[in-house]
Amino acid sequence: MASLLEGQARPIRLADIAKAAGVSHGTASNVFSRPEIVRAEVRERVKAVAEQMGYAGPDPKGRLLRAGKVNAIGVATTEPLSYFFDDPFARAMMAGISEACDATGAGIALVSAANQEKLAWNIQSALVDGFVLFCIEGGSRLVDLTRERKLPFVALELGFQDETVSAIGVDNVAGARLAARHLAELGHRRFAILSLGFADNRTGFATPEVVRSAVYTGTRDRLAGYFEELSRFGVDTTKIPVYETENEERSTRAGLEAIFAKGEPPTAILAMSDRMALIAIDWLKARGLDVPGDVSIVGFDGVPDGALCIPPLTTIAQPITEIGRRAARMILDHDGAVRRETMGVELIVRASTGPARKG
Amino acid sequence: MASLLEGQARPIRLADIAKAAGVSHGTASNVFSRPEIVRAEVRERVKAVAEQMGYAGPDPKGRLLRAGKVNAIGVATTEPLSYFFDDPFARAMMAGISEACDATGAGIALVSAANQEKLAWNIQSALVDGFVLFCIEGGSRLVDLTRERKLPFVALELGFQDETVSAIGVDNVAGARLAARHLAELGHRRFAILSLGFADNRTGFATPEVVRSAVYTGTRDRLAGYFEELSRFGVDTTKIPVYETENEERSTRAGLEAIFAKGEPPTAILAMSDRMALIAIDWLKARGLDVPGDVSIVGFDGVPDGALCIPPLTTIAQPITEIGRRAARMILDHDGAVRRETMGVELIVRASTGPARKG
DNA sequence: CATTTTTGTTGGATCGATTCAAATGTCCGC
DNA sequence: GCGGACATTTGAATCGATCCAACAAAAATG
Repeated sequence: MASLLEGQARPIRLADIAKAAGVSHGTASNVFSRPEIVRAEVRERVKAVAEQMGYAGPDPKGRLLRAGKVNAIGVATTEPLSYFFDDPFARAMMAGISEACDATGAGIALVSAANQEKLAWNIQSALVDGFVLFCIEGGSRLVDLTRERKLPFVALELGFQDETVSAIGVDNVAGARLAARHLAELGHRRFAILSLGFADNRTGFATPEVVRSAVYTGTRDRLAGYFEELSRFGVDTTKIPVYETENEERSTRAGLEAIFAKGEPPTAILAMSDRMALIAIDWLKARGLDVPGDVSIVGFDGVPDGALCIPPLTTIAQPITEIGRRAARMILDHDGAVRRETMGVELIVRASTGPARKG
Repeated sequence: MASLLEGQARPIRLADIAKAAGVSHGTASNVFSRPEIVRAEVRERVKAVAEQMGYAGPDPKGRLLRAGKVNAIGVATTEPLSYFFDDPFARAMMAGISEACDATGAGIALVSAANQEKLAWNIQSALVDGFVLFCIEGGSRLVDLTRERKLPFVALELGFQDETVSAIGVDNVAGARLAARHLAELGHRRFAILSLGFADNRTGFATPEVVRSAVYTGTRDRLAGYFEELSRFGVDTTKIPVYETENEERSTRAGLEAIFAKGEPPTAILAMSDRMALIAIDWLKARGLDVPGDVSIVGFDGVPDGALCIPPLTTIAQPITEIGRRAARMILDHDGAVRRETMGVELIVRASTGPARKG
């Protein structure tokens, strides 16, 4: 019965309480937001009325409009929402973002720009003070979309030359060189590269033209780093197969098939992400190849899972969590300036790499 | 120069556009929200003016107040925000929630009630249409806090007798019996139980009084299930050590120390969560005990990680992702009714359990 | 007792949009 | 030339709060 009535009634507003308690709405507001400036007697009376009428407290919707600040940051990607909980890289990043938000009491809103439909709670309608953008793929679209909102935002992975957008990323060239040198010094001379995309939705072997016209400079830089370093060891980089994948299972496996179908199989694989590297280890083991006995492999990213697989993955570690922390802080302490930060990377040698087999 | 001016100027409102374009705000609003009812010529003019003035489009803050619906659900816990990305149980749950939200285009707002401070973007101020509550610990506080908001919410784990709150959980008694029977049938007769808390912030051996006055009925039900089933096999359940932990590393290890410090060590451990079970496996291995040779162990939850550890964990699996999916849908399709759903559980036998050693 | 200070309360303005009943205009047929 | 049907546009009301200048009453001061 009560529930039936409740269902019908429209929610109680602060103004209703004020009227019922015989005070102005100004005073009623103060009772909730600055109780100390209201006379105790009045305060208690208003509170009592509110309690009795079942008032839920000032509605954040109204408060928001006045205050202007949501006190939450949006984290956006072009992937489905589950990406944030599945992908180890995303998770490490989110750990850093969470930490910064916890510290300041800010909330986190997860936004997926995967769904193009009208109804979607997407970048245009998210109630946030700013965005952290996961620019793994389709990064430019994400940036363009976000720019429209005219809110502060920071791109993760500085995959754009565009110096007008704030970004945090790593030194991709240096990281790639580290990986390449490590393998070269172990004596490897026959390589294959599992590459991230150079532009939207491409997979397959990358020709020099594709590389030259790369949209994603992060990918281009890593490739450049690999090639530069290998050249110094006298490797003919034009002979190295570079297979572009979508950083997931299917296309990575297809890439491995293609690479090992060619004449001379590589003794070392450079993977541009740990995810691909882990898939590769799996694929190689299933094929009866020993890692690192037959094939050595170096990943890129330094996700926690890399330490747990068998064999543990040698990789180029980014300070993922620290990047997340900084990105969040950039939004939370936003001062209007454009900031571009480049973080260092580190070679972590584990057991997925070993000396090249003689002969 | 331009940026200096821009910095000073307050953001452009729809009303500014309307004035500049020489139309009413009503029409200006329609240009953005229902463009088809505006004459093409006017529409284009207004759009042009908006573009030229650098209007970011209708501000969601204003729109929200009018519309009433945020189109986002809040997911709350008493843990820090990083819990959502670290904990395997939470992640599996979030996968289901994500899926339901993706399907309807709703957003997800992560809310932590860990921080008691005023400034926190917490349950009281979250801009959401409803809440999904992770009632792992301190569940009652979370429910009480949320009730105040007078928004729809659903509790995960039906750890309350309170029939007035919507909840989704599993049949804890049945699950616990399954676990106990499995071990008993393998011939085990000496048990120890790693228990979740019976009330806030307790750890240590649980006395019958503690159990009797349990606040968390989920824990109580699991224990009841273990005891019921073991009694049927003639085990004296009063002799079984029940150690209460906080479902994390430190207290779980302390529990194991305490259990194995006692006279006769158990040959089988019943853990009320996979997390504890995994920690236990680790602890046992480090102590030189073989799992399942020396000690068998059954977990509870069925988190994905359980399949990957060594040895793979025998456990009582909940349909975690499905629970998440349903919980989210309960909020998204909320109709005012209170719903309480009990999902089935399943015994998954892997390699962490084996026959009891003779003698 | 008059004057200043302190303390508490008031009510209008504001935040930025959407909605809808009413007004306006246009076109058509008779 | 008039009435009706239809397409557009208008502008006031509304959503639910906070802020602040002005005011009133009580307390402190000379």
